[in-house]
Amino acid sequence: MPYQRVKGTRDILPPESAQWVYLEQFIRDFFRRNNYKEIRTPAFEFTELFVRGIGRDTDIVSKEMYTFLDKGGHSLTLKPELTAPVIRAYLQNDLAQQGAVTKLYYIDALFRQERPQKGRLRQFHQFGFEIIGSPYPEADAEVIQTMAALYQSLGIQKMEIRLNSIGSRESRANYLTVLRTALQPFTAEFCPTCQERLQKNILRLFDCKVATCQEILNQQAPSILNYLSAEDTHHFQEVCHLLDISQVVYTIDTKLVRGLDYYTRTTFEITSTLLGSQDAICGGGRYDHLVEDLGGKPTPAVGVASGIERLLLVLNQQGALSIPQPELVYVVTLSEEARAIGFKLLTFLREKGLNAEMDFLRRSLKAQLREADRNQAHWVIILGDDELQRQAYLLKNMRTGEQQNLAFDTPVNTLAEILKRD
RNA sequence: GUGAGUGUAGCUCAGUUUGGUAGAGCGACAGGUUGUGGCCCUGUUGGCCGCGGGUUCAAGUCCCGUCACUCACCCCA
Repeated sequence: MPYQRVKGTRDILPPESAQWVYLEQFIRDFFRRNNYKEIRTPAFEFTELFVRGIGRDTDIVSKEMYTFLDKGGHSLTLKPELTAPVIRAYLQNDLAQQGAVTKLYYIDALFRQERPQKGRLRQFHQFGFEIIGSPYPEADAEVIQTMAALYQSLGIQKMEIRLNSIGSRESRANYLTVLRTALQPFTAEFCPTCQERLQKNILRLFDCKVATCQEILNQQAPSILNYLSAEDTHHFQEVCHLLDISQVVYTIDTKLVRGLDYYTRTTFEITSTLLGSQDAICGGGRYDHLVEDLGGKPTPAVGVASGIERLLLVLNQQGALSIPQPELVYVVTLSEEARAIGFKLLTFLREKGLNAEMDFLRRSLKAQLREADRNQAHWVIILGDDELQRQAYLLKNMRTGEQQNLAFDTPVNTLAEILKRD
């Protein structure tokens, strides 16, 4: 094997590639109907954008980025996340001028140097969308409701929406102090990783899967919802209310804390039991300071990103992806003269919008019919010596086995009509 | 970065315990039918047994190393 794929990358081959095309088209149609516009940003950005945007101490920035120096000595990074580049583009192109609220969606490839596992790759793909400019709960609720609606219309069956508020930066700082104090006495009882998290990033404790750690948290950790400011609480209640009246089913999970520094107030994710250990198909939330952190005017925003590989895993688990193929007409030719006539016929049929194919290996009739069958051809047009004699195509319906003759001088329109009938 | 599991035909996998001529199913190709697909029957094709070293008369099998893949941890979509 002379060359191999880089670890954590994948070739997307037929027939799987058809699923990708289907899903991408589905997403674009969906957003067109929901008045979001597509944005495409470059594959790489200046490293500093991610350091500022995502946070120096996050795992993404501290150990997962593909960073390199270009020939000018600039540090560049393959994008590991899409919100920061979108906000960069929003600021650089002054999209705020075009309206009070900006609604954008994207479908893109991302890169993170992690150990691959089920539902996690080094090059992976997300689609997502952002509402930039609104501080109000309607925006939060729309993001959640819209993503849920998209999944639903895609046919995702079992999903769980988990919702939380991590408050404003002030509320959160306050809560962290309380949390640290509350858990201090139990330091020794936590698992080794949690003891580390206790020091470095105490919110991450909530992610721990060890039963004893969860036990302590359940009994000792105060809920963040009790430490939100009045405004935070009101905002969260409004979001919940809007979801309730639009009949979006969710559960409040006070342990849901997201890993990127920029989140404020609303955080949520949607999980599926059909995935492995990495069970989130999307995650998002509000980020009211990112725009100003990246040098813009204070601008509230909220958004979400969904993993395309994970979505496809779920859809395939459900067996929900049946992608209709256009009917195929297979032209069988059995001599040099027939091949020329058949080739010309192909181009006519294609001009009439038919999916037409012929054999390029000059094989036997039997082999060509087998190939037509493998391709699930509806019709076969046979062109051999007999047909040249008679000056007529032999049309065979592969579903019924019925055959009929059709004179060469039959108008192509008439021929196309017959082939388009069931 | 850590741990566990797995690498044998295009694909799915036996064979490894106890060293002795590399197998099956599916697929592909062909014949049965000199112009008729699918079903059936027959045949053919197809392997540096991941790679390197060691032990041995002899290694797919035992030992050491290495690489890759998978799942999990960390964290995230």
